[in-house]
Amino acid sequence: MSSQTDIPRKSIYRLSIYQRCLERLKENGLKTVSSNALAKAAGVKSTQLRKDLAHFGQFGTRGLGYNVEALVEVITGVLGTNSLLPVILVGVGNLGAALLRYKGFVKEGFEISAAFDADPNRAKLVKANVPVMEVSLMAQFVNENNVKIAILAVPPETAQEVANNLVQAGVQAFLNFSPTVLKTPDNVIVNSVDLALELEHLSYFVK
Amino acid sequence: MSSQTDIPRKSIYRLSIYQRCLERLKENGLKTVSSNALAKAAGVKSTQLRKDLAHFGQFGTRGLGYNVEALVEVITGVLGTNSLLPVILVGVGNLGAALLRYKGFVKEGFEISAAFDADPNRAKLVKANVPVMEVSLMAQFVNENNVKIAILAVPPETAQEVANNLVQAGVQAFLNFSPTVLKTPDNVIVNSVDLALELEHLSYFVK
DNA sequence: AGCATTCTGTTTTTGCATTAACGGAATGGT
DNA sequence: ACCATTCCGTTAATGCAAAAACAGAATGCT
Repeated sequence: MSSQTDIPRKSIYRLSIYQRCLERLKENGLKTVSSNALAKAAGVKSTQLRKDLAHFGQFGTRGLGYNVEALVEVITGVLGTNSLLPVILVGVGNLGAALLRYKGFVKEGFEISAAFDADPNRAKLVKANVPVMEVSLMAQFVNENNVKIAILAVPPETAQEVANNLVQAGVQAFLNFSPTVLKTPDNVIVNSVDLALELEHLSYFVK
Repeated sequence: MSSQTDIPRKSIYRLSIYQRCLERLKENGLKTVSSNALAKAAGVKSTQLRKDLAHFGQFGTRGLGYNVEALVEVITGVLGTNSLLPVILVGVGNLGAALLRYKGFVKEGFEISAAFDADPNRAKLVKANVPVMEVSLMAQFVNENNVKIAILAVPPETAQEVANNLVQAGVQAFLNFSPTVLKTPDNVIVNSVDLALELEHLSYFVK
């Protein structure tokens, strides 16, 4: 019955992409869009788009297409009121510091509510409009602010340990930039982005 | 016949992960490793690991496992001499600038040989041990240095145009950080990393 | 030497996501 | 009013990756 678990993770993923495309269409004044056109913009086949949406109900009208604004709201509803969720960042090295300043998060409705680092000096060094605290204060902050999502940008050696602490404190989802395979309980979701790996991957395909 | 194209892209992906794990085992002085142990470290099933390797030959000895050092060399060979390939970065905004300074690339044997930005002022502003040039010089640089891989960190509005120019100049692979769906010829490979999307994706799963 | 154990490489099976095919609903033109 | 066209939602078929099952090779122990 469309429980959170029996919908393919990839479909959820594409939902975000569709939303992006819809926002852009909306800016351009489009009122309706066909599955074909939207799919093309999102880089997928139209059948896949329709199937993805079918998991949640039926929103289009045959012969016409989808109402752009209505579909945006549907998808927003499905993905959740993400902009209200507090997110923390752990590890303010050169990558972490960059993520703190990254405008892309804010643009998509996210905001990092606090950052942590093991090195107290670094905490002071980084100038950002977000409090950067010592890592020992992390668990308490997670508890008090009901933080469920954490961005991990710590060195690989300490990543697992930090993750363990966060899980224990109540974090349920990670965006992990540390080049490590995180071991977490099944109810915790990990999304890993390994920059060097992505680059290495490419080199196989160039001739 | 193990042509470059008929091996699953995901297998190639995992190869890089295996390599990481092997390097770590090597540092710890391990000489041999079983498919079970290595798979566990990489976060996959042992059958999958063996199947991945099977695409390229047979490297283990039954009853014993794999020779760590030998397997590292095999994988390095398969993935190619990536460290020698020149990589450029286009777009030196706050994310691009961070990638320029990111130690993780160097650590894995990559080195960005040049960076480009449309804004000449920004080119001067960023201090890095890499030349930051005006974007008009890009095509020539790509040609002269036989650049095949480009990291894209430009605003989404200009991403497609920049990509087109790069493809025409001879780039065959992209690591794309712009939140856009890039349209490229089939022989060009695109690896997209959409940071905001990854974060948004997580919010669906937290309750 | 023989047997049990470990562990790889391959085959077979399973499961799932993508693609294709189809039927029906809405629209617009004649 | 009818027909052709557009286009959604669903069901059926395809394709492929992951998992399981199995057979054979190497090792170590008794």
